Amino acid sequence: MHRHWLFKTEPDAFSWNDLENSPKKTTMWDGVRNYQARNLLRDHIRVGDRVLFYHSSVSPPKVVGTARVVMDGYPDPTQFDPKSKYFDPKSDPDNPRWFVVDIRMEKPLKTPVTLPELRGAKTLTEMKLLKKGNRLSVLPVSAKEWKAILSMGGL
DNA sequence: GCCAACGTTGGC
DNA sequence: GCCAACGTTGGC
Repeated sequence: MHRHWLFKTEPDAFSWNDLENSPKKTTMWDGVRNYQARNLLRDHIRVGDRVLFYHSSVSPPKVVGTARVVMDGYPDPTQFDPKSKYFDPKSDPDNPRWFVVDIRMEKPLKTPVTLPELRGAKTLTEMKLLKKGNRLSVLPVSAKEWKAILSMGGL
């Protein structure tokens, strides 16, 4: 039984179009530096799980497509790279602090689903993304929410 | 650009 | 272990 997640990204940093242009339309989801999100990447997100790709910090924020997890969690190499903006000198290679998964583009929504639309959907009132104060960049999505959002997006 | 709502750090 | 100060996220 595969599960569902939502990954946020600022399109200025990495967009749906960037994913499309990546080799094999696949990318390493690097740079997550939050422990709750790390725990999900390391311990809970598995190959075959499905991902809603969400553009944040744009107007309006929106879900633009779906992706598939194609590699289980493994240590984020950028934490050990002094030239990377994600370098973490306190991370021990024998006990890495930060993890990534790989995702591959699946399908764009026929029409992106905006944050106001999500807020307006009666079936989505419990969605974690919509909870006040939520700042996680990796969030669980229920099967019901997944279906509803794809339907709103014309899939 | 503002600022609420976080999460993290470090002194004690 | 507490919590003030600070930094970040992300909607608006």
